[in-house]
Amino acid sequence: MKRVSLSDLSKSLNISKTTISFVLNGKAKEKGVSEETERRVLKKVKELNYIPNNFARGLRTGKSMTIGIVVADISNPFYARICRNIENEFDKKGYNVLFSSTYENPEKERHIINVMVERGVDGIILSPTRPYSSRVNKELTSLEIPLVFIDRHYPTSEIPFVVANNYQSSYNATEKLIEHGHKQIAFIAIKPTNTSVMADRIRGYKDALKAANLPFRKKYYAEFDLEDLSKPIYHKLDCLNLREHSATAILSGNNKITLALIECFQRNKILIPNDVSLISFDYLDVFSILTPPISSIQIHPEEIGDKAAKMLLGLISSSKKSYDNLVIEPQIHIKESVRFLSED
Amino acid sequence: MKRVSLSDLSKSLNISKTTISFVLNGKAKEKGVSEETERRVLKKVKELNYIPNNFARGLRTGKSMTIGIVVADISNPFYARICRNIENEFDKKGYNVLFSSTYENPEKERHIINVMVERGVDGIILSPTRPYSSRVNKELTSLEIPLVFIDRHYPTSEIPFVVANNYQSSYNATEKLIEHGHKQIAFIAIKPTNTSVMADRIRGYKDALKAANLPFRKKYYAEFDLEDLSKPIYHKLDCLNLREHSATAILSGNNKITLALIECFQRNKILIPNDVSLISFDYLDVFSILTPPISSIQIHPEEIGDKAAKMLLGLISSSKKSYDNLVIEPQIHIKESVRFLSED
DNA sequence: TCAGATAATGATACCCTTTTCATTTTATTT
DNA sequence: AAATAAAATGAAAAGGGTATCATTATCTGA
Repeated sequence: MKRVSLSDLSKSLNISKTTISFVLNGKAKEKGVSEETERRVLKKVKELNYIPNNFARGLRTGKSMTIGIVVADISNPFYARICRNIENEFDKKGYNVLFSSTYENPEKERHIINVMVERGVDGIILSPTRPYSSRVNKELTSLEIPLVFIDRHYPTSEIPFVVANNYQSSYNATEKLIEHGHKQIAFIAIKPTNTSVMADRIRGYKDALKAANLPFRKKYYAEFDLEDLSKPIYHKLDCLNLREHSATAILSGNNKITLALIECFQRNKILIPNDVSLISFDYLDVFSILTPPISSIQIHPEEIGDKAAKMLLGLISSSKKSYDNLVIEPQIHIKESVRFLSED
Repeated sequence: MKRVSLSDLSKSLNISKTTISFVLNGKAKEKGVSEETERRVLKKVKELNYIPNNFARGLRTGKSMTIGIVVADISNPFYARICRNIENEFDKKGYNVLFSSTYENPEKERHIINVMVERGVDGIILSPTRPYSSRVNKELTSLEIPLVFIDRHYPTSEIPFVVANNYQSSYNATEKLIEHGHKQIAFIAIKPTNTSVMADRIRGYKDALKAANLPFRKKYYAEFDLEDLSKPIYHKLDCLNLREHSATAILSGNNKITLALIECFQRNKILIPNDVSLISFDYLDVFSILTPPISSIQIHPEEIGDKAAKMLLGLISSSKKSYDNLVIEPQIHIKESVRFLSED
């Protein structure tokens, strides 16, 4: 059963395709189509269950009414919640949303973007996995379609972005730990560490140490790969000498690693906050029901999603390339997982 | 800067669009295009940065190389993980994936599906929010495009599905509680309760009670709306008389409600498993690091995603409407959140 | 050397909608 | 009644690929 086309409709009604098209696109009034004609068209459309062919329309108009979202991993709740809100916003305006995950693979990122451009998306929201380089930046700006960065960004690029203030919140959190009397503060980073997010968090941590005249020590710094968290984590953590109270506090680079840390601590009878204080980036609901509740630096992905969607919509409709970048201030919640360290 | 078209390429090379098309679609050998010509074409394509117009292609072929995923809420990790694997699978085959959330709104579900069909998707993977009705079923089967249900399904429909065995796992979990000596077992359901998932879980619970000659009591049964969990939960839980040990065990209808329950228990000094034993549907990573670790019924969303993707790919390519439905057996993990109840 | 086969390439219709511009019909003015 | 303006509708091109069928160039064998 072939789909009904405009021509079929036209023949069946003895009304030109032009007129029908006007009616269907809400231009009846504007183009002076009589009400009588409009009624007849609308009735027949229902009757024959006419569905416009999107390819023909897109071919003619050049607009796909589709945008693309590219993130590291859609199954990461942080990105999933961003995506939820982006889709929500675009759905309201009649847009559809394509998504794809890069899994931190630069080659995949390039490929996905090419495919999406091929698909004729009207814009892309991207959390880049590739570190900044003039080549990549040029590649992205030369796409000729609106692009908005989320979560991660290229500070020196003209590509607009919606990100959290990772530097400042990392700085503040570290400061908080210092205020609690901690001097041996460890930072657990997640690879790749050359994304703006992780780089800023590391920088904030280091700068806060420096501001307090505390040295940055390699033995208080560890990097993990999210993909193989299970095995090497305790081994590496061993370096932190938590048992011997060498590091007295940890700033954890993201929520997944935090959960892995906690599990590791439980297995090795390391107590929070007695043996070590803990603040985690990226709040999770469960942080508040763990014993003890985990301190965290909360970034609302919903806000990022909303703002990014609105920004992209603006870029698509206005065709101006202006960029009012947004830097969202995370909230720091200090809970029982951080304790005051008495001087000795 | 207008995009380069096939015609441009054709003129610039003095080679017909046909031949170029063959080369670009990997039919060079098959159609007997000389290697020399193929090389020239490929070189020029790179040089001019030719990107095929997807609308034109879709218009001609009728294939969009795009599929749609429709779930209740992409920000629900369960669905996000399903989506991840579906996208992964389709990406390999050159497909793109549209997604949208229904938020359990039947009207939205209908709308999304219509839009996707308009967009010309080659297939849809759907977790239906609408309960079975012959009208809805007919509406879906008359779409004329391959459709696969995930998570939820219509048992009597011919629409193929990949779901978990919710009935059996609910039955078994209830049985486990009974084996541990529990006789007052509560079930916490999530609205809407007329999805196959929740209905099956409730049915399994009831049947297991019956099989053990235990009565189903309304006071041991509660329904919650995921959207407004915070307020009414303790109020409703009060009915379970947990403090007075009226209900000695709870089977929780999904992971979100479980977290809310635990928080509520903490706030009201109700201890697991001393005051009440707990088994939750839908395993979460954090269940194992909570004190005590929470028993759970684990369904691997990855498996559902993989299988559903392969099923839909099969339906798309083979055009046969056969359906080898898949029912996945969840794993039940009994942890310290369930205790033996001594007879008195 | 030429018929016949095979290899290589091209002309063109088609997919369906939007949009420009032209045309026909009806209303208004003088 | 004629001229002009306004309202309503239609013809046809354009958009960029794919696929059918036709055609030309090259090769084979007798």
